[in-house]
Amino acid sequence: MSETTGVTEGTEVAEVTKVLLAEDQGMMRGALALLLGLEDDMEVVAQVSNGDEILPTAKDVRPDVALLDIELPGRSGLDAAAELRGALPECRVLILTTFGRPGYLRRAMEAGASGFLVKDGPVEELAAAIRRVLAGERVIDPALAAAALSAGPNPLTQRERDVLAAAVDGATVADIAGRVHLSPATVRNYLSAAIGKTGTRNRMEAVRTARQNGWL
Amino acid sequence: MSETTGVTEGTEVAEVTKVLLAEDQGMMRGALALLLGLEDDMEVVAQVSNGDEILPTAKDVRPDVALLDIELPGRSGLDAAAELRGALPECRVLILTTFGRPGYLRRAMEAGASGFLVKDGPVEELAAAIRRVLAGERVIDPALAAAALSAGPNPLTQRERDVLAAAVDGATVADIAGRVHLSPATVRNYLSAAIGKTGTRNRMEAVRTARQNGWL
DNA sequence: CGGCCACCGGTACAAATGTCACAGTCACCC
DNA sequence: GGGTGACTGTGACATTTGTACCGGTGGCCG
Repeated sequence: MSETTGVTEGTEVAEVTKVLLAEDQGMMRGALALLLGLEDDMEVVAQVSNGDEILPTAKDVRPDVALLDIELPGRSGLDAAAELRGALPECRVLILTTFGRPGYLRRAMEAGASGFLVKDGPVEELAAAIRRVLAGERVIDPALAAAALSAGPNPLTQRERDVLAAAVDGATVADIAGRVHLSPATVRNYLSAAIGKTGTRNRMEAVRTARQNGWL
Repeated sequence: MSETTGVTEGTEVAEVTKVLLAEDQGMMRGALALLLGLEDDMEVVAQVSNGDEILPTAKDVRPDVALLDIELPGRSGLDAAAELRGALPECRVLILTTFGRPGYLRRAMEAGASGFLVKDGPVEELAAAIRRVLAGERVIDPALAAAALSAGPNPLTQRERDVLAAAVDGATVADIAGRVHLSPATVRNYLSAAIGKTGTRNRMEAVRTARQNGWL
């Protein structure tokens, strides 16, 4: 528990940057934590696997950087990022995700994230990105940024997103209507609108391209 | 190259176990490699990100253990495992996958894998599993094994799988027919059969449960 | 050989899906 | 106050999808 690891003097140590790690896949989480622990100027002070735990534990441990996955059980890393910016403005947020979806990047920036990393790319990038973010820089893959700009903003309305999200698993119109508390006819209208806006031919294609762009 | 690491006598040296690592996600691959490198009785002698590279590089470096992801660009880790068993019988195969699908486990065992790990669960499990596999043990999560047994074998025929796989992205019957070179009527028959066998209500639900069980 | 099953196709029908036109409410902004 | 757009709903219509039943081929096995 007690942490006097070799440091004998120096009133305030404050050399290591404290990192909070939010990632649901156990092996990935463990490996990243171990990897960051090897850097002698960093320390993983908290690991969570659920999006709902991010804010509470962050308030507790007061990290310098929060490394957040997007797809998490509980609330998404993007939502957590926005909350975190409000509650701990001095804490930098670095999004780490599997998919470089344009809409994700856009939402991450709107949520006040300082950086956006994809899980491809070499591991060395990670520690480097943390240091750059800490120095006040923004870390974004240029190619991804271009894609996000060219893709434009999310064309779907709130309801269209809701309905489309409820259709992902192959639910029927009646199912969706039940889940979203709407009339089946209205559901079909929204689906038709979403299909039109995405330029696709049926709801599953619409779901697919909406997903690909990070619009859900 | 030469390996006389402290051992003075003993005709066979063979202290470090050589590991081949196949994983498409760069950060995960790098982190795992680094992690295994920390173990002083292991060495990652090759890393590949494409399923097609597994067999050639394995023939080249002759690893003691191959750690294979299933979902890879190129051929799947399961297919590669089967080939590997044929070409290098002395090389143990350990499957490492995101999803603990019953059908995956079954196919892994049929392909001659010695172990099956999911990417949840702690990192310590990994090195431990490699050692156990090397000792001749089989490494399988008991709960997963039970699920695989209770789920039973894949009920879908080859053609049903083909057609269902061609339907994953929301393709129409005509699209599928084109891809698989079949009559639209035949495609609908196969789809109907797949829907019936999976106990679902439409093609997307059928795709979903077939995926979940590792039947694709 | 006869049975079984995978494979391939056709037809006809019922249900679900996608499209379109229309209509009302509400909020927001010029 | 009028315009705009999101939201909610209806009804009619064409298309697609899912089901049922039919037929034929070929391979494998008892």
